[in-house]
Amino acid sequence: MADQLSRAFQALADPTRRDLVARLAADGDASVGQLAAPYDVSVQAVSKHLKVLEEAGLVSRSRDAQRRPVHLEAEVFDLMTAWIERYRRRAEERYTRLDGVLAELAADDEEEGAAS
Amino acid sequence: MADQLSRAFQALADPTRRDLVARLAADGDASVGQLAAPYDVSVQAVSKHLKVLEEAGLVSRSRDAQRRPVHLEAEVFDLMTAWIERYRRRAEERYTRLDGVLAELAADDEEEGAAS
DNA sequence: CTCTTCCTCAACCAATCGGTTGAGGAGGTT
DNA sequence: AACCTCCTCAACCGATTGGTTGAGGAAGAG
Repeated sequence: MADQLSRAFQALADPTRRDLVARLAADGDASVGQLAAPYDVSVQAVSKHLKVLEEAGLVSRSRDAQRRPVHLEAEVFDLMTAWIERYRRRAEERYTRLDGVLAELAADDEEEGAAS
Repeated sequence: MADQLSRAFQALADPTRRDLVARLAADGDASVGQLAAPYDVSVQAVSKHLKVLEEAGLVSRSRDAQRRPVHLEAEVFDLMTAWIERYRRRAEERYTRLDGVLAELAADDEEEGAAS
């Protein structure tokens, strides 16, 4: 799990972390304490979740006295969308348009040719 | 990790699984053996990866004699894009447009008001 | 200075993950 | 029937994850 895309998908695979992102998008920057309040886990656990989001580049943190305000970063979201869209579109083309069917027929011919 | 979105993000967090998706999009349906060939892990391991993708709804499998052809499904990709786009857009709005700045100023006022 | 608040780090534990090997079922061929 | 191919399941192992508690650093308030 080295690359950025893997870290980003991994980060959003957790419902709590997705909820943190949702609330940051809705309410803007927030401190760790504010973010942890609605959950019934320790503040340390939320701090860990935020670290995962930060290492994935989905979030950044600045400093404001004792606070460490958490800030949503849009860039890596773009990367993820780009990756998904690329293959979703190809999948749709392949299986809903005519040349998808033609490609399948060609594959069948190839198999039968190899078998005989 | 119960819900579909979590499973989907989790599935794509692995580079090998993303590569499987990429190859299915590029070449169309394929058997487990064909998919496993380029990797230096066992066929069983690839079968496990495919099971993860299948349980995430990103892939489906039919039957063709001994083969279990793997087929890419576009639907859940749409779900993921929808989720990401929703919050990416809000993040951009919030931090690049004027009312983002205004909201920040309002938040600052609120803090100072509470402190005094 | 002391005290309090906000947060992170370290150590630990149970559960899950990602791989392995071995066994075996489903299906086709001879 | 016997045999081969393709694939999955089960058991196991080491590494990682997601949570806990306890200790402590950084920054302001009294």
